[in-house]
Amino acid sequence: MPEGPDVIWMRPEHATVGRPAERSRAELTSVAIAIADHDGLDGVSMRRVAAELGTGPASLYRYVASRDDLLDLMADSVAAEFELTGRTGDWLADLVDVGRQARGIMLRHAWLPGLVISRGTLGPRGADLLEYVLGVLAEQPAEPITKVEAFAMLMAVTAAYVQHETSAGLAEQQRQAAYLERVATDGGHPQIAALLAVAGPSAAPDQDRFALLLARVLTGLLSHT
Amino acid sequence: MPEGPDVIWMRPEHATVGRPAERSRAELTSVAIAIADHDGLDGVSMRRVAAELGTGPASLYRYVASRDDLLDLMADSVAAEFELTGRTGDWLADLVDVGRQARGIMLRHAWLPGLVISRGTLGPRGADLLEYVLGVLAEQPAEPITKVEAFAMLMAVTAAYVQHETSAGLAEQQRQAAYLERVATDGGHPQIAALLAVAGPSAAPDQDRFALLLARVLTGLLSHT
DNA sequence: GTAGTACGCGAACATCGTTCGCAATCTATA
DNA sequence: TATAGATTGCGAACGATGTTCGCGTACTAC
Repeated sequence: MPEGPDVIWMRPEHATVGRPAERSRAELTSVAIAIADHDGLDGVSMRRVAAELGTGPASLYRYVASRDDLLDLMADSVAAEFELTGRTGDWLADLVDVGRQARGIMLRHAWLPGLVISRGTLGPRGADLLEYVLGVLAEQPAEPITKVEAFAMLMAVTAAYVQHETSAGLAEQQRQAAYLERVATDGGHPQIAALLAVAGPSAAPDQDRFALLLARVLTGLLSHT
Repeated sequence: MPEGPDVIWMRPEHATVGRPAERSRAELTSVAIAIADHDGLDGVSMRRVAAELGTGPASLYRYVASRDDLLDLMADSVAAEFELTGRTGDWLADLVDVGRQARGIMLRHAWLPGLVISRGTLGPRGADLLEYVLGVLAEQPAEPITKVEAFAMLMAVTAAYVQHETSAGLAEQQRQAAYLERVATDGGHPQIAALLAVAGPSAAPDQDRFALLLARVLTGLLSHT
């Protein structure tokens, strides 16, 4: 039984004996990513992936122990889009750049934030990223645990920001706004009312805005106090 | 058709005419919360809630348009556990206290972080909370949008922290650790290797640790720069 | 009384993740 | 070259899910 208590990256992809596999984890992953890019994570069903691959649903379980495994593969796969080069020597600038890249990747794959937050699994690519961030922070006089927390927060904050960003114009957010406006007119929430009166349509969240936010969070986390 | 494009709190709970309802949204909500507290969010199926209520699954749709609506009700319901009193005049202290309470609520209801992050919907209780936070920040010389971002980050960071906290001892996290250790021994990740060599078992995340983290994040976000 | 309306809910539909069993196809060994 | 062993491919099925339909029931308003 290939059922080990391990994470998927600890299991060998193919056995050396027996009938050779006709497909690969990478194939499943890229198909799943393509589907998710078009139709969201909910579109990624085992049946759909299998159909797109031209096989039956049961075949996928030769490559993956569960759907969650496939999701882990997806998340780690797009982490390859990071370009971990060009350290400037300024740790803050380098970390903000990592966040900028992460935001870019998440905007390109709108399903990523949900995965990053719900399951924090690190694959090979994720490990490379963590290694890079720790390298950037090597000279920084902070406790190791703090640095790991900074990494986690970098990802979590970015994911939360992008998720808020991508659902901005959607119907979901507009219902929210509609309800908040009704709350504002109810009289019991003067601060919210004042907020809506001033803001009008919410300001477009752009690149600089995010970079500033991230820089502030990271400074708060890692500056020697 | 009660199918409106509105969020659930904009739809009247019961009509004034016709056969009166035998149950209430609050009843569904409290049953769903009890289930989620015991068996997690996945345990909250329409069938299970209905069974616990002594009815058929179809009956629930007289009170709720979808399962997601029920989840929204749950999230807003536990937001009533906040005690929004005792403003000290120190905005940072007050906000950290809000975070502390949020963490307490999320520890009590381990399913909350997932909801807070994935769907950021604000109900009546959520609006009260936002109103309170905006009130705390009234004197603070920051742009309104920044204050809303601070509120969102306060919630997101707390949720991410608690989620990382509650899955600490679980099998899931241990698989992670096992894989990271293998990565460390592979030789290509010296920083990670150094980290694991020093840290040993991860330090227990306690109250003070979280408060410090939150204070740093909030200071970074809201301090006049 | 009568009309109108909303509720209760059994039954069913579509879809989902996953498992089982066996035929097919490969490597390793003799 | 035959045989043994191991793994893959996958049709069929299981159990569970969210949701819809239709109809009988129970109420309010007139």
